[in-house]
Amino acid sequence: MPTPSLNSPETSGNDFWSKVPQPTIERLSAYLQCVRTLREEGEKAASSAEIARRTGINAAQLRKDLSYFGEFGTPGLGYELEALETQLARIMGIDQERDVLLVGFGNLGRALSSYTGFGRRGFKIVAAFDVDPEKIGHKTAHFEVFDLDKLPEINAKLGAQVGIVAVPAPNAQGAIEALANAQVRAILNFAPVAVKASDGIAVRNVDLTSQMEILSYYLRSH
Amino acid sequence: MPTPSLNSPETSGNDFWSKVPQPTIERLSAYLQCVRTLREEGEKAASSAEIARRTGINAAQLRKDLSYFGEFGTPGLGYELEALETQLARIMGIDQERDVLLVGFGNLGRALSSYTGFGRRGFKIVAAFDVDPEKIGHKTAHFEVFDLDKLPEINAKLGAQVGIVAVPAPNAQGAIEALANAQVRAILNFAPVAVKASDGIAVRNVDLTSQMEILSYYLRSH
DNA sequence: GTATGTGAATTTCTTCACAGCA
DNA sequence: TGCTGTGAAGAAATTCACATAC
Repeated sequence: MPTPSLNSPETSGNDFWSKVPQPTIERLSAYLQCVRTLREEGEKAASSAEIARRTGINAAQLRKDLSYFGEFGTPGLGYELEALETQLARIMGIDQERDVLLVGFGNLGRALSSYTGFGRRGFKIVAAFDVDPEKIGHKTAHFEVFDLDKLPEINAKLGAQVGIVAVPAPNAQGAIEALANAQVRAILNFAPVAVKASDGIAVRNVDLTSQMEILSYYLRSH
Repeated sequence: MPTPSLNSPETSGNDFWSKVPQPTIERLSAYLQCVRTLREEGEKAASSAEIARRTGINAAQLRKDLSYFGEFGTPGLGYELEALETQLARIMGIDQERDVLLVGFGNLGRALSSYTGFGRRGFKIVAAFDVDPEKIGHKTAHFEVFDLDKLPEINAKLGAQVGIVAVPAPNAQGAIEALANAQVRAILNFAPVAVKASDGIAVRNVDLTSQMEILSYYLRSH
């Protein structure tokens, strides 16, 4: 029985990494961010307590999270930040550039494509796809908008492994399947629907409306 | 000791709702989405098994989640969808319109302001704020962009309780504090930093880069 | 003295399994 | 019969607390 939790990509198969709790993985990114900030402030090292204070995550939790991947600290001293950043980047797999396909070039798609944060972290949109003839053929500084039908053909050359889905809800399942067929293995889905992806494809849902609804719950509940 | 988890707003105080697990709240929104879709397809009722199948969430989980709030089903029949939708909307507090303040009118802020999904769910952006004189004074169909300094003054009239932060990372903490001082009690933060908010203010972080990094982890790990 | 890494204890969340109702 | 609602069991994640290392 599948039953993936809301944002838990099915990492099918039992590999070395599969002992790592899902929440740990989501926190690693927060640690990395914190370490980068500390380094920008000129710090050379920090204790788990310091990182804990800054991220709002328990210090023991941080140490345990890191312990799934190795021993990166020095007792009595803490963590050497440059080394820790390198290790975290390696663990997260962001020690390399990743090409990204964008499906959907409406408001949200365009906004995402001009969002500089992705590029700064090594995620580069190399092609966009849409079904609207008005949009097809449009060129930005870094990529062109193609007909969605051309996706498999074009990615056969590009070989991108990451996709972003920014299409209306009814088209999302189709977009996911198109990406899956084109060998994309990780997808960030902005469409507000539950989508099904075959095993071995990681999908993360970023449903902005849902986030608002969750906030709304907290407004109501106290 | 505070230690809020990554996206767990501190609902300070012990109230009736505080027995509800955090993950339950995040799933309610998914159920609601599913129920809406089923109704659009003309269904009148559905079993927990059917909703489970569609959302990818375990059926027992769904029943238990709902049970925190009451008994909404009929043994032998399932859930009457219209009633369930009403109840879920009430539970989530989206049975009313919510005014929203947008802080940051750069690329992301503009994209969010033209995102129709919020409006469709009853979240209405009523004012935007920025520090850039180029942007201040700009008017859209539904709101105007004001100087960030004017936020408290303007919200004294508007009385919005929800805010969206779409500013660069270094400005995020300031934006959160400005909102908090203006009586905003729930904030959706898009800036990629750990921000601190006082007790009683719910903050949800939507860090797009972090989402990509998490996907990247899955690419690497199998 | 200080701070890590980790087994054990605890807490939280999920799933099972079934009594009870339509 | 079919499906809900829920106590109890089980699994997972978090936190404690301390032996160990610098």
